[in-house]
Amino acid sequence: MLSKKSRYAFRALFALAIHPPSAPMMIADIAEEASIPRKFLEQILLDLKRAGIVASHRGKFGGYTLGRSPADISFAEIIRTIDGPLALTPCVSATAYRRCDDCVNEKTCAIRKVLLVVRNATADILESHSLADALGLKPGKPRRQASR
Amino acid sequence: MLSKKSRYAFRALFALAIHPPSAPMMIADIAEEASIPRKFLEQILLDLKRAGIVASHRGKFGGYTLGRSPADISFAEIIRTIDGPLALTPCVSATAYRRCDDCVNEKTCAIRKVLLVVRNATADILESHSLADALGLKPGKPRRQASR
DNA sequence: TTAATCTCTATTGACTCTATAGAGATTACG
DNA sequence: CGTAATCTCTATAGAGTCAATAGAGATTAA
Repeated sequence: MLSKKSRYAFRALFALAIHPPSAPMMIADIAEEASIPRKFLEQILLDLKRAGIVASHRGKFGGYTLGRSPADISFAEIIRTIDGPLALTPCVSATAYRRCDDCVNEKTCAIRKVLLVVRNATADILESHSLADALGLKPGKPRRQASR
Repeated sequence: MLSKKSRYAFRALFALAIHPPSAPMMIADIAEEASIPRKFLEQILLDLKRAGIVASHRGKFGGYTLGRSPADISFAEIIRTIDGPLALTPCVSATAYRRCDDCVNEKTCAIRKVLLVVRNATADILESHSLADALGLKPGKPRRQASR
């Protein structure tokens, strides 16, 4: 299951992606627009910031902007940042591999074989969908942060 | 993440599938063979029994057997029985559909569109892999299911 | 200097996960 | 019948996670 926190993150990012990039967007405005408890949203935005998905500016007239073009922010990255690895077990995770504690033989594990296929299919899909795709934005954005 | 309970369920079912079907297998033996805490395994087997995946016989010389041919028990069913729906949100679940509490418009939800693709891919994979596949069993002793 | 804003850490209540406990129901068999 | 062996059911406990809230701290523009 996707956590509520991840769903909030998506909604917050949608709001940011739609917002005119000329000025940053304040936490309070994102919270209201996306119906997210404000203090909870603060934590989410911090997580997204540490991952480079959003950028912030402090002080008066501060706020948040996307850290990159919406076309460069994938569903996979958002979910990984908030909820952790996509894989159903650590032993099939590409980004957070870990041996299962009680695994007898990873090479022959019948569960692992199938879960690896699932992980790859999931990652393929989530990595190939970006914020821009989801919102039907034009792909023609400059590489760097939105000009104008 | 797959719960530990689900992984125990797989291991227990593997043990049952390999066990000679002439006699039922006792909880204690399954627990030892698959390294599962015995009392925890009892609960798991009850869940699997209620789902028809295993069958039990009580009293002296009782025990558990598979409820169907290993070829008729899919990974998807095992995971659904123990951990619940495969989908990442209730709104894309085929077996346990529910509207998201705070969804504004399900038809246009950009998150949902992608998660639906993920769910379908996941379900396809998990439904197409059976216990028999996983263990490399011959489709030898079909109870009812014809071979291909 | 001040007001506005993001940043950080702690805390809380509800819930879930893993595991254990023990009494109850059923069965085979002498 | 009586008994031992087995599955069945429900309760409980401890650790951890999730969602949300709180408040003090740091930074910035004017």
